[in-house]
Amino acid sequence: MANDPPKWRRRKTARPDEIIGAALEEFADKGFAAAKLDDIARRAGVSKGSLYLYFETKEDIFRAVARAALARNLEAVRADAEALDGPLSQLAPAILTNAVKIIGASRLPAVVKMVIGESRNFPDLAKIWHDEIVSLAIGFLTETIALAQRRGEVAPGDPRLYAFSLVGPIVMAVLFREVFGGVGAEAPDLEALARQHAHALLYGMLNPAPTNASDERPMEGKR
Amino acid sequence: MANDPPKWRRRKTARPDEIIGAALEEFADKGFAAAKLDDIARRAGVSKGSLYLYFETKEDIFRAVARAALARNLEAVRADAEALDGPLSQLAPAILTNAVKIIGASRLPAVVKMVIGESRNFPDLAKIWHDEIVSLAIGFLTETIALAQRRGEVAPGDPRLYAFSLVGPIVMAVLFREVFGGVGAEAPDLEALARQHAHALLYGMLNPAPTNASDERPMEGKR
Amino acid sequence: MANDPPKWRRRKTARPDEIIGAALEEFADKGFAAAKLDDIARRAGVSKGSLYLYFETKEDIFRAVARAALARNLEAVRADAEALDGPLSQLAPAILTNAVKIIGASRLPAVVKMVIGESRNFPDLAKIWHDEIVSLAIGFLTETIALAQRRGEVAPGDPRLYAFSLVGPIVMAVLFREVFGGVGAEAPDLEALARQHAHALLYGMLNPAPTNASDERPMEGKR
Amino acid sequence: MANDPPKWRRRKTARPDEIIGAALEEFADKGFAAAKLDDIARRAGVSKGSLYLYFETKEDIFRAVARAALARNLEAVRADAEALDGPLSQLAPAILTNAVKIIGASRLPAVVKMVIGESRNFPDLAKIWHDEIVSLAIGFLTETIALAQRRGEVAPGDPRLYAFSLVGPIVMAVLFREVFGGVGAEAPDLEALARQHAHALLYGMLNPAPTNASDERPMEGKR
DNA sequence: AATGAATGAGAATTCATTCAT
DNA sequence: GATGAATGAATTCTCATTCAT
Repeated sequence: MANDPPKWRRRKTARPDEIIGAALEEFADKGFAAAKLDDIARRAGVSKGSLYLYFETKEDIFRAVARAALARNLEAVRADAEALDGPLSQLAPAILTNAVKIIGASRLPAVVKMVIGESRNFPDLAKIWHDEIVSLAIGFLTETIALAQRRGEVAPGDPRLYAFSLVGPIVMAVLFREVFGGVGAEAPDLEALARQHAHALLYGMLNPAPTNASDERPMEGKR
Repeated sequence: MANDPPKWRRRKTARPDEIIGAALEEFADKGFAAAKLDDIARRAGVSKGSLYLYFETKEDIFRAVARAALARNLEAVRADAEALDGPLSQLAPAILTNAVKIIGASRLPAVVKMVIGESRNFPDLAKIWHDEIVSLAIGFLTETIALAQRRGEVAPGDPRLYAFSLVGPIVMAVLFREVFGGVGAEAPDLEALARQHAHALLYGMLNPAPTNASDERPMEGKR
Repeated sequence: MANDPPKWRRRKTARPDEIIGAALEEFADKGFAAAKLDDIARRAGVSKGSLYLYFETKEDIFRAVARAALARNLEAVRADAEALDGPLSQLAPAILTNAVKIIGASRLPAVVKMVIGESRNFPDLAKIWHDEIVSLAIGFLTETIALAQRRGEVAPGDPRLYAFSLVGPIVMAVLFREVFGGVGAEAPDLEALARQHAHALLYGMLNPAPTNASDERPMEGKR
Repeated sequence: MANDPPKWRRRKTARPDEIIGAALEEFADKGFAAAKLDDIARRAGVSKGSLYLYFETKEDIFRAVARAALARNLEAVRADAEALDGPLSQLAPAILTNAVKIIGASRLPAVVKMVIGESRNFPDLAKIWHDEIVSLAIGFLTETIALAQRRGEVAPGDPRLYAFSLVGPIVMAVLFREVFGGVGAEAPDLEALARQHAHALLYGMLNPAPTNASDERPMEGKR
């Protein structure tokens, strides 16, 4: 892809992507309404009028940005996820760690922030994001957990809620960084969180207390 | 004449709250930029000009809304939280369940969505929210967990990350409902999630299967 | 007038004048459009609504201010002017010096500035000012000069233009002070100007030059 | 296609001047505050939005108008003035006559009126006008007169006050025409005034009547 | 008479979108 | 395709005026 005939007309093909990239930054920074087409054009290195050669409206650009972020990351995540196999005790940490690595390096959090903020104004986008990302991801996790339950690995409980249990802290931390990163807040280290949370959720954050045998996990006695 | 019960008298005192209420709805619905002062005024039952008797600018109204949501819920949550005592195994479910009850019934999620979306445009608000809510809440949990650790209840690990582990799924679910509620997504039941998540995180979601001992608790020894 | 029954109901009568005084300051400072009724009311120590007990509109207040300045100063100037008598060589310095004393101590220059600035928007005011002040004053001077001409005191020439010659520098200096007083300009001393100008205009600012007999005042040769 | 004489092509260069011209008329007519951007745009033959392609704010347009009037006339007046030479008896009439010709044909009086009316609201403009026009012009005259004094042509006295004596009547007459021209006042003929005033100020408006010697030149001896 | 909360018409300013070149 | 000057609808904010008390 980066190898094709390198000179001959690359510009024209690249333009929309450059615009989307520039728009992502502006939208992420200012939000949909406050981002100015002028700035997007300037950042993309094209004229304001040229935007309209590739997109119909400002909303259109926004949609393209949201979809692009989706497309770029979907592959990676799904590939990773489906390649994995084995007991949940190994899958869960692996999934979280991988996800955190991919997400942490991408602009996905910024786009998530955008989608959250504008969900009411772009119901179609919200729907796409739900149907093609969130629902899929949660569905995949739910399935995986349900499977592990059937294998007897996982304690009884709603597997979909378990899925929220698993990824919620990551989602929260990612948003925390995105929202409060600019005001001097100390964002948690994503990878450390992924590791510790996976372990805690799998095995419990409590120490096995021998004397608490009555109402809590009976026995364990290692410590 | 000055004594009769005045039919509907000017309500200099009540007005600001009515305006804030109306503004909350509009902002939550449309976002800051897309909300029109005209609509806020109409919804509040006052004229556009009257808005400016109580607030300097549109931004001011936004700030007031964010602060009001904060003020209203802060009491309740803090009171509940600090009233509780006991082992973390009892505290954690109680805290989550209470929080979910209060938050689920309030407009806080809508305000959170707003703050997320506009954090870059209102750094002062982001800072206030961080300093006066998020940081406080996480700090309180972190302290509580660290205390439990010192009592030997909780396994080793960063107590702040544990705090994220504890509330992350709730935050995510609340946002999920707020963002995708309008597009036909089935939002998880908050109370069920609170219950199941608290239990899973405390005791682990894995079954303590003797046969799985080999591969499932590999790091246990290190800690 | 200031001696009448001093306590009993003075407020009500004084109000309009207090308002006019306050309005004068505001109008002089900001101009008609930029002056706010709120500020006028505050400065006058009454409520905004009360302004409408005494005046119909903002324009009305403006008119009242312009007329009041007129009324207050007209007496003084006319009295002085008509009391004087004698040759123009004595009249002219006396008139200028008196005028300068009265005007310099009054707010008249500020009102003149107002009237100049708003003449197009208040043609009726411009007309009143012209008919009742400017035209009268110039007419009086013109008459006085014409009389002196008929007595042989004054060289041939249009007496109305002589009137402009006489008062123009004073008018200019008064405006200079009003307009540039705020930007660190050194305004000329009005009384000194009145004295020197009267003398120069009456007797000429040139030294009589003996050698220049052809076109200039013959004789003087001091230097 | 790109070669044909373009019918009316965009005139990025000409536009600002067209706008300034239109704005001058509106501002001169209505004053700063009462002039509407809508009207300026309409008069300039552009849309309201286009104004903002060339100027930041309404104030900016005002400043540009004031500066333009200044720039246009400054050359002419200064060129004339500095080209002249000779005894003050010849200079003074020449300067006044020239100035009156240039000013009478220009829109300068209208701009002067504006600057007078808005001096408090635009201190920067007032300062510029003072520093770059009024102060310069008066300074030039003062210098010229002082020079003539040193040559023995002019009687003792403050040369700066003499400068006011010289131009004051012109300034007053110009303003008179500007302010009262619309209300049927008969404005003095500027050129006639320039001629007569120059002569009167130079040689005195009094007849050198031998019989009047006693009371008419009382201070002569002192100087 | 007096107040000041409430009003709403009006103005400046912004910015997505168009279109002649 | 590309440009950027031009547009004008839309929005915030101001302030003279009204009116219930």
